[in-house]
Amino acid sequence: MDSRTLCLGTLILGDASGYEIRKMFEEGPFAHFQDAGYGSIYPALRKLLDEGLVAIIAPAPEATEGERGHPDKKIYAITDAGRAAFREALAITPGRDKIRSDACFLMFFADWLEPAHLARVFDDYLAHFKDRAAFVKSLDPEGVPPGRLFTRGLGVAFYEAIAAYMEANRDMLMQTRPAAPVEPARPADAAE
Amino acid sequence: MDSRTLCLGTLILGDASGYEIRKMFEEGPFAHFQDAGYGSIYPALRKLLDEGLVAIIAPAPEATEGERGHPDKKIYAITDAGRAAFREALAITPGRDKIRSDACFLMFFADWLEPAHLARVFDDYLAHFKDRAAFVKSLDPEGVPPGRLFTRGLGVAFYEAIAAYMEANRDMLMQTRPAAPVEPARPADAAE
DNA sequence: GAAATGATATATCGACTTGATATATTATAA
DNA sequence: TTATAATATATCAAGTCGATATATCATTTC
Repeated sequence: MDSRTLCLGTLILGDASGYEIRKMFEEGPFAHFQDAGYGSIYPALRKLLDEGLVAIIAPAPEATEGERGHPDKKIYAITDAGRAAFREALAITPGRDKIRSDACFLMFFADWLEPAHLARVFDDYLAHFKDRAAFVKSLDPEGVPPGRLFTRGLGVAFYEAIAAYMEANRDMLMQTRPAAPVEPARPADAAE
Repeated sequence: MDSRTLCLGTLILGDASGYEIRKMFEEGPFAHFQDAGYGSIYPALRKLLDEGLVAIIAPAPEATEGERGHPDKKIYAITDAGRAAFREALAITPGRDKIRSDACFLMFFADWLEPAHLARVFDDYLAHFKDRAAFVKSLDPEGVPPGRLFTRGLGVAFYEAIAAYMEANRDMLMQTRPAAPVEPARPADAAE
């Protein structure tokens, strides 16, 4: 999903600054299936502004003079044209999910890791999934439309399934003994 | 994980051409948690070659003269220096998983989609997870070291949990009625 | 047997993303 | 009062993605 559509999606949920949009991808309801950094968000907002799909409604329209919030803070709102563009952007056939897990890559090569390192990687990863599951479950589901409730539940199911599998199979992974030498046993061995 | 380490990882499993490395990320044992395209692989291989971490052992060393495979096919192999570099690269604390799911984004905004489109997106997504689970389960687990068995099982647990959740909650999502108008009911309504 | 199609194979390009960094204000804690 | 952390915008180098160009080899269709 392109950054412009992601930004429009966050603004559907409420007016926000670029900084607040970033936070939505870190801790908000998209956090477990989408991401965007400042380097994507700020250029996207500028283009959306040029195209009239968003408007700046800040700083604090009522407080025209005197004290405002952050000097340069800009609060963006989606326009009618933006809502129409957003609806069009959702009428696509989505591509496949993209997943990149360095922790899985390390565990795949468990026999190349020092046992203590492997245990650390495993325990951090498991703790992370337990945290995430607890966090998503802590969010209030009151008055949330079906789509949001569904993806929220999908996130919980995903986090809990991973955590359960890991707890059930910890011993299997931890029995790994280094197949390749952790230190080169004899300095001068066969070369490539 | 940087592309160079990913390429080294594939070459640990066996000598390969750039094209074959790409296929490993599409259909191989990494497919469900890592990815890399030609635009990453070929520059990475060139750097690895410059640094002596891989070597070209092709085309077909025995068939020095006469018929060979593809004229320009280069088969890469990891070197001892490459194995040492790979081990070092694995001694990191991995960052968090990155997931991007456009399908989840669409389902999150279910009330912005036409019901038929929503159903299509949902059914494609579910079929995909069922396929993936069946595929990973079809792989032969004989003689596979614990790390690879563990990540393989993690993939199955993940795919099956998603598929089960989706089947159990299809009705909940499909009861969604467009909250925002699918077509602007009255042309001239309130503007932004 | 010719033509078309698809798989194999290397490589690059523009547009975009990532992660880090620079800058500055405001709020909180020591 | 000073230091630290959070808020806030913005940019940059390095790297990635998806598409494309080019060409060979294998298989199927007419």
